[in-house]
Amino acid sequence: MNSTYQISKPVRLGMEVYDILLKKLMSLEIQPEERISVDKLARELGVSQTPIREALSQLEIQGLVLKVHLSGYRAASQLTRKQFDDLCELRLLLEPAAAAKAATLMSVGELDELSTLAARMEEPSPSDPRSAYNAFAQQDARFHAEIARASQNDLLREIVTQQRVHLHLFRLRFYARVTQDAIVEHAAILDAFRRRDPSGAATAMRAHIENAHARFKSVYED
Amino acid sequence: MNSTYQISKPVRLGMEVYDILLKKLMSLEIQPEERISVDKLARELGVSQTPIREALSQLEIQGLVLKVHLSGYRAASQLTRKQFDDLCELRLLLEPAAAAKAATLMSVGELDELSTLAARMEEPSPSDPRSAYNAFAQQDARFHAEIARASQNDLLREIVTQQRVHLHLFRLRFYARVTQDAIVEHAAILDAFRRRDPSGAATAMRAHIENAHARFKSVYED
DNA sequence: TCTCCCGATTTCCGATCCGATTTGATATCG
DNA sequence: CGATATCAAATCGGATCGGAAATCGGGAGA
Repeated sequence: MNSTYQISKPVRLGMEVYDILLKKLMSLEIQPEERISVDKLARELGVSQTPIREALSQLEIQGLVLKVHLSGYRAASQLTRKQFDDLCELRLLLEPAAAAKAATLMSVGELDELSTLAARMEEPSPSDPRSAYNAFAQQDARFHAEIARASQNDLLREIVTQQRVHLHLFRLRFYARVTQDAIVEHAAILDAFRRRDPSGAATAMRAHIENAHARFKSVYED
Repeated sequence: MNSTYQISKPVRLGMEVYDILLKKLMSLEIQPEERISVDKLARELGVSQTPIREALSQLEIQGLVLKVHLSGYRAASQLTRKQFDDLCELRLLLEPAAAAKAATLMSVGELDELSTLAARMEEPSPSDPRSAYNAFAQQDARFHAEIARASQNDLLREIVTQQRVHLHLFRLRFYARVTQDAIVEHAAILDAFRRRDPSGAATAMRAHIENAHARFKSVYED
């Protein structure tokens, strides 16, 4: 009834904990394989164990933490070579198709938004490589998420954004090299969108993913 | 130390509840949109609320139940036309590719197993259409799951099997029509596997999915 | 007859508690 | 000295409890 005053909405403590943990995991504040104690976290955050469990239960299904019965939770380990390849293969099945659909379905406004995102990624980055990567990663995630959304297939969008989290954690190890290459490849995708060229968009997206794959292949060869 | 006697392993009550709820949802014992009360279930199953919450939390992420804050859980509603189309589109991206990989990677043993599954689906079904569909659905799910597994991409397999649950719930409305058509299409897929023909397998899988889509399209037109 | 309001009941969310099991460090033995 | 047994502390899974919000039903008023 009252539009000016905020109605005090009850918070979902479990969700808050989820967000906090997700940030900690994404920023490596909680390292891979690190043990995560439920009651330690409960004391730390000043809440009871119940919402902690709820959050961890959700993170487990997303593959970000691993539960061992009667032993506790651990942050997931880094992607193995096999898992990384599987992820790339999956992306090659989904994202080029999403890009192709997006090329025809995307509105002018969405295209503008995407262009803005790409432009922002070209801006000179802070000298600190860590925060430079953080800025990049956030834009990059949105870039891909927007394309997935423009495909107008909600299921596709969900899966793409979901899997991207793992990719982020993987890249976090090598944030120095990633940014520059991605920028020119994003430009190619945008060009295809501007031309309303589905197969061109798919091809550009495919190249983008395959290059990313190739860039990190060396990592596993030692 | 003792290999003959089973070591009494502590059970994960939460998992048990999860399995029970999954069965109830898949068999429509819990109907779409039906409210699911945590402490009612707790009394019913003779356990506390804690494992119930854990199970429901997992089901929520799989999209099988829906949580409204401070209001409770509800079984998910039937797929809308849009969601159904999205699901089909996703399957067309994933399963033909999985079939193509499977055609080259599948071992002879796995191929035999798949043939057995397909053969079992051709057996005369019980006269009761309901249990006939149940038998069919179980084999059908395994058929697709085995193909996804043979693709040797764990991520792909997970997503395919995951999404299949929703398809099952959808089809449950119309179990009469489904079975017969699927059998001959499965045979076509198997033929391609026997010929070790990736693109043939992909094509057959694609046709299978598109036919399934077409068969149910009429449902939404009234 | 329909709508609105109000109270009782249901039910959820989060907190706390407890028995059972793992973990890890120390002590003991070969 | 290394491996195994032992024991204490940490921690999990599940049970129980209390406050708060939503739902449901009945009754009053238009």
